[in-house]
Amino acid sequence: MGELGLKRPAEPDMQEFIERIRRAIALETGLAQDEVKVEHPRDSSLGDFAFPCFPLAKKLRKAPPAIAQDLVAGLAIEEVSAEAAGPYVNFRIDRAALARSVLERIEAEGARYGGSDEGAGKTVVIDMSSPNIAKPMHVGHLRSTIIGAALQRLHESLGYRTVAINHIGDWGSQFGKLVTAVRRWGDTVELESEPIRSLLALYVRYHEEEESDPTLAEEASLAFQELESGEEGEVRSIWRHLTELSLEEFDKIYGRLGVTFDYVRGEAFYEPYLDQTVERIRASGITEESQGALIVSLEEVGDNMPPCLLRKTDGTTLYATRDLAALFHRWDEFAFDRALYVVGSEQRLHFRQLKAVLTRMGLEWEPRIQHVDFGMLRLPEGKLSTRKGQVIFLDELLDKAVAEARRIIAEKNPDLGEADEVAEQVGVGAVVFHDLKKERVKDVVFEWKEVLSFEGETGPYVQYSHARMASILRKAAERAPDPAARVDYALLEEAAPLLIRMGRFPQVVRSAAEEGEPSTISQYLLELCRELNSWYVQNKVLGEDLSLTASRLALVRGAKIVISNGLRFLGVAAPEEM
RNA sequence: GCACCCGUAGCUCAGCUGGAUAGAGCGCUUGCCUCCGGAGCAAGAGGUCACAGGUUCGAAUCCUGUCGGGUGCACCA
Repeated sequence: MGELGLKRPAEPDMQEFIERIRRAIALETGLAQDEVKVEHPRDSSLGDFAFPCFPLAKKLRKAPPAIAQDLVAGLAIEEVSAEAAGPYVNFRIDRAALARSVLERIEAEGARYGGSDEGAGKTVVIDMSSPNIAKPMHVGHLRSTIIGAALQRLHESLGYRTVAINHIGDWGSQFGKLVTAVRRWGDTVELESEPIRSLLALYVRYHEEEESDPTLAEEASLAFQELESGEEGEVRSIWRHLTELSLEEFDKIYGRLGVTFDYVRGEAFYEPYLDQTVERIRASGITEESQGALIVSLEEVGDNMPPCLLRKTDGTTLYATRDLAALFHRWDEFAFDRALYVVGSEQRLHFRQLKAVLTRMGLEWEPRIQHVDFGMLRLPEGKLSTRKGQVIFLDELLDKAVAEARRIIAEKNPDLGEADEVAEQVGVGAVVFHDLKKERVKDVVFEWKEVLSFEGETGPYVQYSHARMASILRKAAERAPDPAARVDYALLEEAAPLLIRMGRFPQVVRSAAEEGEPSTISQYLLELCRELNSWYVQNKVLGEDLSLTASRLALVRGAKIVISNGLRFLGVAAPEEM
């Protein structure tokens, strides 16, 4: 501890209060300390933490309410009071001690609050975003990108070394088609100024004309063969150019979303490793020939799991082969402690198969691989389909959200400086928060009305709560400083539920990273802001009583830090004004 | 056909991994700006937690089955 600059204040943090309670209960009941489950009461007015006595009833042959009574009589915990309430023992941290421990820790850690050093020395590799070259990024690509980026930031804050890899789709027979289309009609479109839209138009045209012109398919097939041969000819140079054009376009969106990668490695990158990958698996003795193809049978690993194909009848490799090559390459290079694949849940079977292959190979690091899957996004009229024109392009979505934010600023806060910059933060924030709000696995139907809503459980609501706190702090700074103003933590009694929630933040961060579930953070922020806003309307911060003002300002500063840290994890900006 | 995921208020979702009276937002009804930002706050109406069994002192949560929706299943990625 402390080696990474994360100094803990001398005060106990909230976890320490919980440990004190559990230790005392363990001592009194004879339970092992990790058997003692402390939870939050239904109603925060009952207490801060609760211990249900039911499990002890059988062992002690006593009714739970009686156990609770006896337990309370025997407990003496520093700065924590206990009270029996029916079958529960409710615990209340001393108000001043609670406020001091939570606020001083937040103050001390600042932007690092929520993090820890538990991941120090460990590496997590995150496979994320992975758009296809020559196709526009649409709303469907958003989820992998921002879930991955959130997990990247969460793990970083926990001290992990993170390696974010954008596994772009830059290989496959469709590139033969694309090169052919560019050669034939490339000069008819605005390839340089509107590269991706143009490529999409070429792709569509190719498919239309292929039906009446069989020479196209032939040319495309030859082009892909040339590409695969590694020959540095015209085909490869066109392919390379297309890749560069696409990446430039993608970078614009990544920039707006605040997403960065450590490596951009397409499938092409792993091409040279395919043969050795197949050899590596074959050497472990689990491959077999079946119907002319090279496969790994997986029936015994999972119920009825279909086999994994490594080589087709014609000797060429498949998607699974390339993914295995990428996996081995990453293992060899990073020796990761975790490898997260942020990929849609339609690929569940694929990843179960990859893991099953590793299991059959007897590789003990198989459990480190986790498919962070997410539900499918569809439009009200059905599935996304680029070819059918049923798509919403990501840049258009962001533009529309920003325009809406700009409109609302003009309406509600016309004097705001930097309005365009703030509109970008609020608009993009609304889109990102909306997508990270729900549990990953749930499918989402894209509704403009909901994405462009800035009220209720939305990103702008959280940003607004933050901006209000910032506003109070600005006003406070304008006042003449008074040396007599002393923080008195005992004056924050009514804010106890809020403080408990703020103190829980580090656990929320850890759980979000562990589960690969950014929505944990979003939900936490919504609850925190609801509680904070409720407190805010009832308790005036800047008042006559100097000590009260100073104490409440400390709370406001702490709340602002927590919100801002939480939003940062999600990739949502926290403007000071909006 | 087989496998995996999902089913909670009219709609969109939480529910801290088995605990106290199942909570929010949107929409609807009603209040609150001489007061730190009304993108807000407070209140009301709205529930057979898909259904049926089971385990348990206790089930929205775990198990089995049924129904409904989604996704995937040998030479695409």
